[in-house]
Amino acid sequence: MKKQKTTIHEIAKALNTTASTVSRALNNNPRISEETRKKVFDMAEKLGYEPNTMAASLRRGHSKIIGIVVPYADRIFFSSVIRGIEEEVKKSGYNVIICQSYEKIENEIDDVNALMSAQVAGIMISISKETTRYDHLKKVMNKNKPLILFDRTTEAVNTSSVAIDDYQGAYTAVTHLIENGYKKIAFLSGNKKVSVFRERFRGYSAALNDQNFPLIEEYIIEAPSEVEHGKLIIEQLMKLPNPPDALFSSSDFSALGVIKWLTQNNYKVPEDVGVVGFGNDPFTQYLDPTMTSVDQKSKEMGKTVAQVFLEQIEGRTSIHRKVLLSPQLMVRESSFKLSVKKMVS
Amino acid sequence: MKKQKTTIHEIAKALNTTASTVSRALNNNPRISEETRKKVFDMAEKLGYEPNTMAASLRRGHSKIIGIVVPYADRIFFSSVIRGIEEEVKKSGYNVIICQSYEKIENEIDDVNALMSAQVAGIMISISKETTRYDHLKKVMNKNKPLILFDRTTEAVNTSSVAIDDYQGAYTAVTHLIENGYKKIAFLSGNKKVSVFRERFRGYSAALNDQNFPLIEEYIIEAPSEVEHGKLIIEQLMKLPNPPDALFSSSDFSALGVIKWLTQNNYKVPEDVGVVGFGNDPFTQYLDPTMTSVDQKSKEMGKTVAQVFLEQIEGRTSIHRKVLLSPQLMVRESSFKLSVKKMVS
DNA sequence: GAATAATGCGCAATCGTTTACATATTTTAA
DNA sequence: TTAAAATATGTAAACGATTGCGCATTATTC
Repeated sequence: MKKQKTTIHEIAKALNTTASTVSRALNNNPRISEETRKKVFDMAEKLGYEPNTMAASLRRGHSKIIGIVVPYADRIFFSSVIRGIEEEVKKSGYNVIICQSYEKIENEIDDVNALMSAQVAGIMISISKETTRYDHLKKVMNKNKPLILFDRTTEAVNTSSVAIDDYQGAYTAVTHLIENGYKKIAFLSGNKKVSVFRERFRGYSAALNDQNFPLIEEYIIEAPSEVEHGKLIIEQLMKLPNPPDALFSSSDFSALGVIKWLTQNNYKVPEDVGVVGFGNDPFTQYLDPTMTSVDQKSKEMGKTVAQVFLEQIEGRTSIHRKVLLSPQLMVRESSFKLSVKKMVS
Repeated sequence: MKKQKTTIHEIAKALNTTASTVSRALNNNPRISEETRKKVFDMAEKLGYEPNTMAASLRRGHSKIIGIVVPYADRIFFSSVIRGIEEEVKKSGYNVIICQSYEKIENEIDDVNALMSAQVAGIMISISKETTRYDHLKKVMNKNKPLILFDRTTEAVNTSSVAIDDYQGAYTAVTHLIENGYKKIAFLSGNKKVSVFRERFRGYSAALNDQNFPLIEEYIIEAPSEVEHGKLIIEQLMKLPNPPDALFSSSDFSALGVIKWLTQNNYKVPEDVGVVGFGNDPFTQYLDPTMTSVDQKSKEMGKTVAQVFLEQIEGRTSIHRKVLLSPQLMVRESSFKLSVKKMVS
């Protein structure tokens, strides 16, 4: 069992030719005869040759590795996007390297720098909540590497992006509530510094407006996307002199808190209060009542991000694309005021 | 705005010295004077120098990138382990590249090869269900790269591994059911070709045995870890002349199916049938009743995998470690026969 | 004050590929 | 038949860092 790693030079020597020929043969360069190509492949096989992609990348100036930066890799939405990306780019021989910003801009900057140092072919990023400076992203573009923003995008840097139409998602959700007979719809928003939450708020407002419903100040609350906060908020809302009869949350987790609090306090969901979440986290379909939620098309988003990247890198085009995916309202039990009581799931 | 990328040579030229000095200064080599070091750093900063880690890696023979192979990156358990790994190795300047096998051995082999070609510093893998040949893994070891198996391990390749004590997890779960007064405990197993499921079965058997409970053949069923299969299985079990009064599932998803079917068919959980799952998926705590489940310590596992790797790579030791983490039974409502009815979550 | 050690830095080879350019051979065209 | 074109391969210089070795210069020791 040899420890000696075999390079194209060994192959060349064994075949009494040169490294350049071997390299060309291996890369299916048309200027190599079918005969030598075969010989090279056979010998490579025989010697257990394994290419050193780093050497190749160094020479070429770019690797076949893509950098992905997300706030947290274990959040189902992000891990699902990552899966989508990996699945798609793998077909073209790319690998993905994952970095987590933990919602901190310093980490994000470090990550981007590390990725650039690693000579990645491009970077796909969902920016942190803290990100308000963009030099690190602009630097990527200045080096002519594809930079693709997804989900958490920004107008501050002029590049390709893929996101769902958060506005439309919210609009549809709220309209759905109205169509189901709810009249007083509260809105639980995430941090409005983040683009997606701003958009969801716009959608909420527009839907109410289009149906001639008033926008009630007290019904609009901003809070972290967590179960506990959902509970606190709904408690607060139900104490109002004129409490809402439905709530649209821009997060599944706070919506879950809302439902929990309501059922624990003898309100019926969806009869007394209708609830719609956002994210379509898997748990929504396991609840009782099952929760209506806006699906974010995470895997499709990953796939699209990958495609935009490939288009850019292979077509060597520098036109930027702004893709907006259509979210899908997953209607379940929590929003059926007029419900034909619980169909079997 | 220069397009020209700056290398250590430019820095050297600007400082009227050589690349070797710059390199050493940048790497904090002790044989460089404090004075030059400072000058180099300043100039590097001024010229906007960014190291090319690939060139360094090529020269050194290994990169600061770690390869991770998992069946699916968007399964909460795996994404959580990945997060743990990334979080830990980042401190030592490593990055992680993620590959998915989709439970196919061909993909796994391709992934491992790609990672080796990319000159990763080591590989961490949770093998696919199909994996019964191990040449690709042995090759990694033959090249003296750290190979660490996690969760889905195998005895067939002699290397470090990190897993939870599935045996103990199951043992604890079943004992817990017995202590809570359940007498007839069924077991829903995942694919027994996979090591973790075999271990969980061993734990189940041992617990019964130690409490002098008989092992009833009909109570032991193997099925895919999916909600639907849980439903099918429990239906089948409850039709038995002597149906079980509790079920321990080696998967949260099938356990969920079990609970769903039971409540839909007017059985009470936990009064009529107690249920314990495995995995402690986040959804378990959102259910009604909340589900008792064995926590797999995913993030801790990631952290440990990372530590074993670092120890191996930095200590340059080749002694292998087999770490078994202790799982933790998360006791919730679904297993309290004698339940002090539903405490507030 | 001579011998030895420590310090600071330069030279040049090297990691394993790719690729512009040159060369040799064969094919095609006129 | 011969110049031009096409094909197949070789030569050697990159890519951007690291590092063993060697040579000054300065510091230490006795």
